[in-house]
Amino acid sequence: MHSDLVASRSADQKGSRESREPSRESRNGSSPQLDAVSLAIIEQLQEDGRRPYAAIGKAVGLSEAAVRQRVQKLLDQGVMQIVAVTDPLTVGFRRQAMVGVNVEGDVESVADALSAMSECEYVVMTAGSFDLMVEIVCEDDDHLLEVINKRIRAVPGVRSTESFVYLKLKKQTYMWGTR
Amino acid sequence: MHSDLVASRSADQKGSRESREPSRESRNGSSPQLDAVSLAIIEQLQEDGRRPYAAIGKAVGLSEAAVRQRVQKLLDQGVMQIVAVTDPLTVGFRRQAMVGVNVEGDVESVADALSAMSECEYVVMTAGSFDLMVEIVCEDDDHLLEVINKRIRAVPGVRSTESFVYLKLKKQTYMWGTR
DNA sequence: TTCGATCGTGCGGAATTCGCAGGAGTCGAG
DNA sequence: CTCGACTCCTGCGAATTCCGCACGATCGAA
Repeated sequence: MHSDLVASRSADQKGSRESREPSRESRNGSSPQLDAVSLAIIEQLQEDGRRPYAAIGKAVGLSEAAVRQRVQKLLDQGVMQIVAVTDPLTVGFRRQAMVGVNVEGDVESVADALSAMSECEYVVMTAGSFDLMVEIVCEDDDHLLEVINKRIRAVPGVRSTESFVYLKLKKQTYMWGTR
Repeated sequence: MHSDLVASRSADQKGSRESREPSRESRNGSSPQLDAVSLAIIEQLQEDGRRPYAAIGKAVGLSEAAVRQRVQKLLDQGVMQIVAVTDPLTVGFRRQAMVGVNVEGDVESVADALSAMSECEYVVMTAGSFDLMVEIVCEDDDHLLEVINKRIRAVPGVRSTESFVYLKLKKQTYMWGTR
């Protein structure tokens, strides 16, 4: 699938660049919007964030310098970031939970308050029976209890919460943009 | 804070290594269990996954080669991985949702089935009013609708679902293990 | 056409990564 | 205590990679 894109792309190199199929990448005005090559680069870096630029270049049909410039731009634009991710359990965080929150008043300000808490790994505003969903990472039960009952519920505007303690993490990928 | 750790650690270097406080990091069958230095290394790589080993070594008080060996081991052990993570919106996924699932029968087999779907980014078994929580990443509303109503509900054992469509992502970090 | 902006290439020099040998400390068995 | 196996760190060339820069090509707008 992607090999097609890459192949056609490298064949284009001397011809008219991006001559055809702007179909995917043009009809969207909002975000920077990436082309097939950048997508392929991201894909490479999702397999190994430290892969050398030259190797990526070989895979996507670009020179080392071109890959480097593209990666730098993607980083600067905030489209992607290259980071180490860990398994919370092996790093000493043994309790995780998803918390649904109902808010009265300004939802966004509550979201900001929760975002400021280091235990809140993930904060998202939602439509549905919760206004906010928050993922919490804690060291143990006491810690979790304190965060939910003392800290979150103390935030002005929080009407109620419902907790879902994690029993087992079955899947967790970082493969956005590679399908 | 960390300078303390690093300082005491490097002072140890010639003395009895790990002489005290083997409480956390010594014998442990289940998880590899990391010491303070590995934690510091991870912290460095969470800021920038491509940071040179020499720079990390300077920050944590180890030689370049030692950092390299530790990083390689952490990677091999699966304690961490260095990857590119992207903002779903800029990569063309404009609809996300958290879905709570209630199951009759074996929860784990349902979790496995959901994990097999590429649209399910995150699958976790929980305690509470949902048996499973699933994060879904889709291209548009049609795609989301299809995944929830056609695919997820079609899995044997799924009794009911409740969806929370994402309105706005407020926070998303990858800073596990750095607090 | 011409200017300006964007994007890719090639090329040295600096920096980094890599593999390996050697030294020091720990632990358990004899 | 002494030996041997292990683990972990260090130092050092050599290969590789990263980086900045100048130049050429394409494209849109004036």
